[in-house]
Amino acid sequence: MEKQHNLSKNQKIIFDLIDKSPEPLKAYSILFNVQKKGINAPLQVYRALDKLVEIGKIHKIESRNAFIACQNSSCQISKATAFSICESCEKVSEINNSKLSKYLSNFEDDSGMRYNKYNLEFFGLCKKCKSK
Amino acid sequence: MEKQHNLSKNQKIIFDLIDKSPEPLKAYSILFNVQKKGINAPLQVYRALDKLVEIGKIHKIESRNAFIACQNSSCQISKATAFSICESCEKVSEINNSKLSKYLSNFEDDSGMRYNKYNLEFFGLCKKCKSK
DNA sequence: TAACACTATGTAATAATATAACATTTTTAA
DNA sequence: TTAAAAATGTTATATTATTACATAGTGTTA
Repeated sequence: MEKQHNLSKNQKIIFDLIDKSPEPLKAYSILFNVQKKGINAPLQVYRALDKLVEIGKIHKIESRNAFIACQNSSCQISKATAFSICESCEKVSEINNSKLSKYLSNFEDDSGMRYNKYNLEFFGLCKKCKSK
Repeated sequence: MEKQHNLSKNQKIIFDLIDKSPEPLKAYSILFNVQKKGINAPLQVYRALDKLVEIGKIHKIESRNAFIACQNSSCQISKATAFSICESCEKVSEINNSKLSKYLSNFEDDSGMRYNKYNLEFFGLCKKCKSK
């Protein structure tokens, strides 16, 4: 059973915005969009983002400094994330492939070291952009 | 045969600094360190970094906004990078594992999409930190 | 070698991303 | 019911990165 996280007011506002966005959102774009809801300062946004990342409700796309909602119902894999990024239209999707996640979670480097967390970003052209 | 890249003056200065550093360097720390060599502005650093990344002499560690020299003599894999990052001491190593790179380069997602580039960052504790 | 394209440089200003520090309030759990 | 933990509010500032514009060097090729 997964731990239930009751989001606080700011966390809820910010999660809802990210969750309904079709594309990753940047912190200051989030800030701009929630100012009418009384969130006025960058730090309020970053604190909510930090928490949401920590509990796995959202992920940060490191190469884009942007945030997307977790696409996996269970949200169990915040320590094992993989994304597909279109270099043309910037569409980002979370990859949910059990073979891949198994392979990476069990990966052992040449020195025998194991890892408790990874983030993988794939780049290419999405179908739409490829056919143009 | 690999294309020969003759580094320009600024590129050489900045590459040499990164190459002899035991840890990833951040852009403004690089700037600070090369000011005695006549590089005075952030943009001069970022331009050199961009070029060095483009030709594969260095890589950006996205989760750290920092840069390390490519550890692979051939520098062929700037489009297929994997790193090990210690969450305690922040030591970063490039992972050069042909099985892993083959697996990821050939990875096909559930929709059949292939990728021409990826970046993977593993997190954990390095040997030294684990034994503490 | 003149003309051209291309790459790199220099400089100032500013945009975009993120955190520090401090005071207060709300929520949770013992 | 109170003490600890989490969240909020606010100001200021630190850090990371780019825009815009002017100039200089390098390599090709006509």
